[in-house]
Amino acid sequence: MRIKNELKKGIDEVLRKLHLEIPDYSLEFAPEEIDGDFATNVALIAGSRTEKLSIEIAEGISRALQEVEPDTIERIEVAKPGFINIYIVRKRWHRELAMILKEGKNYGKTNIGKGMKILIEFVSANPTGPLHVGHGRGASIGDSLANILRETGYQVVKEYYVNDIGNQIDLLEKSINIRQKELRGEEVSLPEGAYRGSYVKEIAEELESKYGKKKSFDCREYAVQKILSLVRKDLEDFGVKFDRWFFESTLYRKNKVKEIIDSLKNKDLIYEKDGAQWFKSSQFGDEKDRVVIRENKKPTYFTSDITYHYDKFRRGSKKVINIWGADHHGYVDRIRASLAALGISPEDLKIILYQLVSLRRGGQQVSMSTREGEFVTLRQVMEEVGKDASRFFFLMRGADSRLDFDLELAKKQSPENPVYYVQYAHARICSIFREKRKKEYKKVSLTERTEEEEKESIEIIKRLSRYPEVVKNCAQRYEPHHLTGYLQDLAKCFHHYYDKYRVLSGDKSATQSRLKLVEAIQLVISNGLGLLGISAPQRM
RNA sequence: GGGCUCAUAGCUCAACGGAUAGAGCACAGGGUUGCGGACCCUGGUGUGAGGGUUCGAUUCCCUCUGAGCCCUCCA
Repeated sequence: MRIKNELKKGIDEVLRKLHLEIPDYSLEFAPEEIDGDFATNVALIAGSRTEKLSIEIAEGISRALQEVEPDTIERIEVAKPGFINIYIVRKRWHRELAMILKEGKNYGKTNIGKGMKILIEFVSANPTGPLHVGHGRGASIGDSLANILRETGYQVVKEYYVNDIGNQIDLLEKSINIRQKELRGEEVSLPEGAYRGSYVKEIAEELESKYGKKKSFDCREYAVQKILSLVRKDLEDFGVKFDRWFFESTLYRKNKVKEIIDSLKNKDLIYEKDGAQWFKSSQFGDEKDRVVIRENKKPTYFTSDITYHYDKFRRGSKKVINIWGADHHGYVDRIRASLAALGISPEDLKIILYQLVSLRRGGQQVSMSTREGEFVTLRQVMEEVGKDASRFFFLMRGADSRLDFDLELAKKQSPENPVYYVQYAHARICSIFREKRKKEYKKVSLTERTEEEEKESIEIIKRLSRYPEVVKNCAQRYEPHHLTGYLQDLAKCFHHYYDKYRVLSGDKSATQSRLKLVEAIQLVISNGLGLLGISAPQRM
C-alpha cells in the first residue's frame, strides 16, 4: 500500500516531466504469471491518445521513473502492448512487513471516508414472524459492510426499520385472535394468507393465560414486542447489533408523514384521481405515478417510506445505504423519485439488492414465505452450521448472484467449509506461538533460509500489503465478498508455506524472520475475519 | 406484454476494460521421523449465441435464447 502510493507519486511526477496528462491510469499488483511486483497501463492509455506508439512511451516513462525512484525500484521492464512492469527492491518489502506488525490491529484502517456520515439500513423484516435464511444474507452483508465502512473512515449508523403498523400487523392480530378462539374450543378456520407459524399459537396461548377474555391489553403491541425480541435475539446470536430501531409508527406520531405530503403538495406534485391522492413520481424517472393516500384516506406503505427516507437524510446522513431483497427492485425507482422531488440527490441513496436465497433440504425446495407455516429460520441454520460458517457462506458470493442453500449439503460440507480453512490457518499460527513459549520445542536443524524461501516470503508479504486496499475496494464498491476471497487466498499461501518450511527451527535468524511473517499473517486474518463478523479462534 | 437481475469448468462461485480467465467441491493419484493431517502436492475441461465499440471485452453497447424476481389504493 505504502509502496504503491510511493510509486504512484513517482509516476505522476514523471508524467509531469514528460508533459503527459493521464488521470485515470491503473497501477496494480502484477498478475501472478508475470513475476514483477507492480504493473501499470499508463503508457497504453497515453498511446491511445497520441500518435506515438505505446511501447515507445512506455520506454520513456520507464527510464524517467527509474531515475525518480532509485531506492525503491530494482528494475523496470516493458511488456507486449505497452505494460510497464516494476520490480521492487527486496529490502523495501521487508520494511513493509515491519510496518504491518507495528500497526497491529489498526492495520487495514484507512481514512477514505473522512468521517462522512453513512446510514445503513438492513434486515428490517416485518415483525410478524421469526427471521428466515434470506434475512441472514441481508444481515451478513449489511453488518460486514458497516464494519468495512467504519474501517475506512466513515461514520456509520446501522438501522433497522420496523413496520409496526399496516395491513400485515392487522393480519397478525387476526391470526392470533383466531388461535385464541381455537384455544377456547371454538371451531375455526384460517383465512387465506393468515400467519400459520407455531409462534402465532404460542403468542395466543400466552395472551390467553395472562389476560384471558379481558380486553384491556393491546394484542398488537404485545405481539410486535414479543416477535421483535425474538428477532433481536436471533440477530444478537448472529453477531449483529443495530444502533437504532426505527419504528414506522413514530413517523405518524410525530406528524412527519403529513409534513411530507404537504411539502409535495406545495410543489404541486400531488393530484387526485379515483378518490385517491397520487404523487407524480413519473416526473422523476418512475414508470408511473403512485398512490400516497388511498381512497379510504389511509396513507400507503410507500408514503411512510418516502417520509422515512427523507428523515434519514434530514438526520444528517450524507449517504444512505439500503440492503433489500431483490424482490423489492421494483421499488427502487419510486423511492429515488421521491427523494429527487424533495430535493435530495438520488445518487446519495445506494440500494444493494441481494438475490433471494433459495432453500433446499435434501433436494426438496423449501418454501420461503413467512405466510406459509413451513419455513426455515435463520436460527435453525445457525444451529445446524454455526454462526461463523453461515456468515462466511453468505458473504462468499456477490449480492447479485442467487444463492442456493442446501441445508443437507451445508451440514455435510461443514468440515470442508472455507471458513474452517481460514480459521484453521489462524489457529495453526497461534499454536506455533504456544509451542514457542514452551521453550523446549524440538529444534530442527536443516533449516536455513534459502533463496527459494526468501522469494516465497516476499510473495506473501506482497499479499499482506494488499490487505488495506482490499478493504478499501470492498468499501468503495459496497461489496464485502472480495474480503472472503482474499482471506481464502491468504490462508492458502500460509498452509503452503507452513507445510514447506518449519517455523521453529535451530537457526535463530531464520526462526526470527519466519515468526515475523506468520505473525503478520495471523494479524491480517484476524483483522479480516473481524470485519466479516467471524471469529478467529486460537484453538479449534 | 413491460421492467430489474443473472448466464463463466461436471457442481457452487471469483475475476477496478488488461497480459496465459482463477478458487473450492467432486473425481484420480501421491505426500509428514517436524510448530495441529480441519493440511500440502500433481492431474483438465471454459466466458449461452451473434454483432458492435478499442491497442485489448467475462466486463461497456445492441439483438437473440434461457432462468429468477417484480409489475396492488400489500408490506
